[in-house]
Amino acid sequence: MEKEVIVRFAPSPTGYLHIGGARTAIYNWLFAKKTGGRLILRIEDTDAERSTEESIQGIVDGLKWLGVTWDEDPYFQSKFIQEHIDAAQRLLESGHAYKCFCTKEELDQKREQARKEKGAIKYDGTCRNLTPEKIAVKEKSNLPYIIRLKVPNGEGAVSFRDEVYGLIEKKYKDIEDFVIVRSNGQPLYVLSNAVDDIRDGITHVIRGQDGLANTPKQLLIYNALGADVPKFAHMSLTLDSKKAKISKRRHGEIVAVHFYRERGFLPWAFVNFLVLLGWSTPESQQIFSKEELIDAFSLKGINKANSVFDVRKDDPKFFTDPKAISINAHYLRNLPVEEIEPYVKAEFEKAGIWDPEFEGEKHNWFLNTIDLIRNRFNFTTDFVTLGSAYFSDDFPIDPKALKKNILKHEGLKEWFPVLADRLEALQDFTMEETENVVRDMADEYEIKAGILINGARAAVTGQAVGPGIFDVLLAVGQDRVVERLRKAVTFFE
RNA sequence: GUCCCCAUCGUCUAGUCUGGUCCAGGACACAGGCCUUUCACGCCUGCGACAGGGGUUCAAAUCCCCUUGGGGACGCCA
Repeated sequence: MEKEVIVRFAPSPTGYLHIGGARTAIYNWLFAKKTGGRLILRIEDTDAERSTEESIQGIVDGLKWLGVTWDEDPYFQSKFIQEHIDAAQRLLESGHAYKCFCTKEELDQKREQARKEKGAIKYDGTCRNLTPEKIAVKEKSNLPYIIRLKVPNGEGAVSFRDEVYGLIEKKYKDIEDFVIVRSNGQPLYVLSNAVDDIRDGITHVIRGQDGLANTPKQLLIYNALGADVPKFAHMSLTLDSKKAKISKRRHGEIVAVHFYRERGFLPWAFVNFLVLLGWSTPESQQIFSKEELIDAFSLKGINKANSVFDVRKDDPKFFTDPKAISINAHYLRNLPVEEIEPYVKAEFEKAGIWDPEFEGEKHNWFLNTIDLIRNRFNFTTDFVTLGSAYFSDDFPIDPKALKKNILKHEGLKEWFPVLADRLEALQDFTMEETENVVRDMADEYEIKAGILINGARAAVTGQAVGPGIFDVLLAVGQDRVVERLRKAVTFFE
């Protein structure tokens, strides 16, 4: 029987969840779902200096919002430090590692030297060759030391078959005796991470390609510890439009998951967008339901080349990657209304214009209205900005609409009240009846129906664009329409 | 500087392993058109790429080599 798949997402809590991390989490999650395996969330918080509680919460919130679920309570790497230290001790005893008494200053100097001479930057092995006597002397005088892994000498190489990149080979001579324990006794990431993966029984390490260079070192640790090695799948990185790796420091919130949440993205739409950044199916399918995506997912579909997150700073039309917006718009417009309702509600609550009747008495009307106006929207936030006139009497009038559809036609000063009277007089406020009123009036006054229609749209919704006017009138309702038309003459004052 | 990785439309990509069906397909963006009371949606059309050079082969986006370009790693960070 095949071993159960166990994967992990192991972020270091030094900031918010950004799209690179989210993408890694999503691929791991998808792989776990696809294989019926488990996903572990492991917070790598051993850098006490930079790890914060706030950041942990931010990452958890971000993952939850995206819908990425994990299978056990989050693990905290800091709880297992003793295990890492013990592992280092074993490595020391088995001769796979050694104490190095070189000081930081000496090492910095050697590194600088190597850089100057344009040679390889690599530890020279000074302490590897210390005689037992010399070691004893140094130990006796309580000199601080770090622990380095002893990389095999000779012509060999570490090699492994990456699930994405294929055969990767690194010669021993190109790997330095890397540090696994600091002089203060604390283990380093390269060790902790491997020890944790061994303990947690991780079967597949799915991580960014920036971890590729670490893999041979970790393989050496696995071997020295006598552990089975997991499979590795390195994912291509996400770069910015200048082809630099995206990072919190350089890009700010445009790469933060929470930013997209605040800007009115539907979580699944964002997942759909992110998953397409560096992964595809043979058919190049673009839109996936959750079930479809899990079904279609495969490590083989991960692209080897890095991809560009196409944010164009200062683009007046797109505040982020146009494709992300288009996918979001697609979901916003095509999902069953009931599915977007909760997100719309959240926006209303945030804006302080939520009315409990929207899910009581007015529920049907509420859903129909969302359905009516969403076709022109890209974000859930649009419902409270562009769509406020449908749900509240306090709505702004777009200056362009005012100018083009109202003020341009002096006659409306006279026509609006007439139209208001006639609409008010209607027994049946229906599409048919309202249309008759408008068209008859246009004939009577010998004006184009469009003038009345576009003027009414601007007066009733504050906007120059929107659904067909008779739908709008019905959605807004007879009383409000009449009131707004009458009030519109004040625009001419 | 050393090592590792990568290279198809502006962007995301299919096709590369298993050469011919590819004068390279899809999506987004862009341009034009249809529809129309507005704006969208939708539909149609267009623009647009195999980084360059050598091989191998009857045949190369696909295989090999070189060049160029890009990315990543080289911490007592994770």
